[in-house]
Amino acid sequence: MRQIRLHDTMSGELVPLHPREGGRVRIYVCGPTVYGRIHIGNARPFVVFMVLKRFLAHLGYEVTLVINITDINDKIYDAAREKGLSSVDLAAQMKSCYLADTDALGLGRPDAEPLASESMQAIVSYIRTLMETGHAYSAGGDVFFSVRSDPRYGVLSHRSVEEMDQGEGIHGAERKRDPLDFALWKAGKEAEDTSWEPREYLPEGACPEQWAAGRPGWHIECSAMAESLLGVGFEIHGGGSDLVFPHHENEASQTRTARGEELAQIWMHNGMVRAAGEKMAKSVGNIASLREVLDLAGEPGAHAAHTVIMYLLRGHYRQPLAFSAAEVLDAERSVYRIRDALRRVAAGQSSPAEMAHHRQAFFDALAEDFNTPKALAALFAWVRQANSQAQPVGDADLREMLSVLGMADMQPLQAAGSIEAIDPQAAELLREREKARRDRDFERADALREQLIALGWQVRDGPDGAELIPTPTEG
RNA sequence: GGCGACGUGGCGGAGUGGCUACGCAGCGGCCUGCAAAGCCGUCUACACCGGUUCGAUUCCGGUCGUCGCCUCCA
Repeated sequence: MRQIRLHDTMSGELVPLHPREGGRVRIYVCGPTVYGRIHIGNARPFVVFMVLKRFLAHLGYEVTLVINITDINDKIYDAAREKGLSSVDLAAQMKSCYLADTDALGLGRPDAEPLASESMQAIVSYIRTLMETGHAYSAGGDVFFSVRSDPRYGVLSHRSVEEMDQGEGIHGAERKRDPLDFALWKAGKEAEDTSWEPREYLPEGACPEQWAAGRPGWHIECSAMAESLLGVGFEIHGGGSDLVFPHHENEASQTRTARGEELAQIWMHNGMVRAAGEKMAKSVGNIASLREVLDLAGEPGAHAAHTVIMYLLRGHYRQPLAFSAAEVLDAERSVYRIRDALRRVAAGQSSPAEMAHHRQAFFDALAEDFNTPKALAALFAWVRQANSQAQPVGDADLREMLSVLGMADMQPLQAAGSIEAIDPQAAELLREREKARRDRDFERADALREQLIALGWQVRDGPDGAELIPTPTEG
C-alpha cells in the first residue's frame, strides 16, 4: 500500500502512517462544544478529517473516524442561562444545528459521534482508575489530575512543567495540590441544571466519599470516549492547533498515566481560520457561521458545499487560512472552472495516457502530509490539459479525484433541467435573440444578451446554437 | 516574558539549492458577428541585512514584522 506521511505534533516531524492492525486506521478528532452554531473555523477540522478519511479509504485502508460532540460544558451552562433554556435543551438544539450544518457539506457523517452526556460510565471509570493509580485525587467534591505525577507531561506541546505559567484556574484553585493540576470532575454548582452521581457508575463502595455529584471536566471526556470506541494507541488524533495545549496535552497525559501507553501514534493539528488577520473566534467576535458561508457560496446544494470544501482545502491544513466573503467567491469561481471542464469530458477511462501523471501527482501530494493545495494544482493541471485536447477526454481520472475530495456529485456547468421549466422568461429571451441573430440584427441580439445576463444567465454561442449557463455569484 | 509558527507576484496559496505551482483578478493574442467559455502568452514574487555556495526565494546567523498557544477556544 502507498506510503503515507503525516506531520506529528509530538515529534514535530513527518512520520509514516503504520496502522497497527493490517489496513485499519483509527482516527479521533475533537469536535465542537454545542453552545452555538459552528463557524467556518470549526468546520475546518470536520472537512479536513472527513476528506482525509476518504483519501485513506480510497487507498484501501479501513478507516474508522470518531468526532465527538461536547454537550456538557461551562459555556453551555452560560449560554443556556442567557437564553432562558435548560442546558440539556440548548445542547440538543445546537447539536441538531451542527448535524444539519455539516450534513449540508455532503461529506457524510463520521463513523461515531459520541456525546459526553452518554459516555458517563467510561468517564467515571477512567477517573476512578486515575485515582487508584495515584494520578488523581478528590478534594472538596472535585477530582483533580496530578500533573506532576506524569514525568512526560508537556511532550506534546513541547513545554516543560518548570517553565509553565503558574496560572491559577478560576474554579477550585484553592483545593488543588498544585496550580498546574486540572479538574477531571467538577462538583455540581447552584447555577448548573445537570449533574451526575459518580457512585451510580461504580461498583458498591468504590466511590470515594469526597467525590460529589457533578460533571466531568473537558479533557477526560475525550480520553474516555476515544478509548472506549477506538482503544488505546490508535493511529491518528486530530483537532485544531489551539487545542494542543492544554486540551490534548491533558488528554495524552491522562491516558499515558492511566494505561501506560500513548493515546495516539500521530497527533495532527489544523491551523486556524483567520478573519482580518486574526483567529476566528466567538470571543473575538469575527465569526462567520458555516451556515452563512454556505449561503454566500452560491447555488444552494452540492455547488455551495463544493465551494466551501474547495475554500477550506485550498490551503494546507496546517497553515492558517484567510477568510473573507471574497475568498469564498474566489473558491466558487474555481469550482465553476471544474464544472465547466466537466461539460467537455466524456464518460470513460482518461486518455491520452500522458494525463495520468496529473492523477499521480494528485495522490502523491495527498500522501505527503495531506497537501490538498498541491493536489488541487494537479487537478487543475489535469483540467487544463483536458480542455486543450481536440477530442473529449475520458472523465475517470477527474471523477476519481473529485470523489476523494468529497465532490463526487459535482455536475457539469449547465442549467439544471430545461431552461423552459426553470426560467421561461429567459427561454423566451433566448429564442428572440436566436431569431435576431439569424436576422443578423446584432444590436438587438446583444441587447437581449444583456437582459439575460441581468437575469443571471451567461450566453454561450456554439456550433449547436446558443446555450444558457448560470453565472457565478457576483463579488 | 516563555514556547511555537510564519513573512511568496493585485488577492488567496503551494513549493524548490539552478527547471511554469495552482486558483481568482488584470493585460495581450487565438477563436467569435461581438461576446462568453476555452487555449496560448503576460504582468518589478519570494520582508530586510549578512554568510555558506559556481549558484539561494529555498541552507545558516541577525534585524524588523505578523500570528498562535501559555485562560474557554476547531
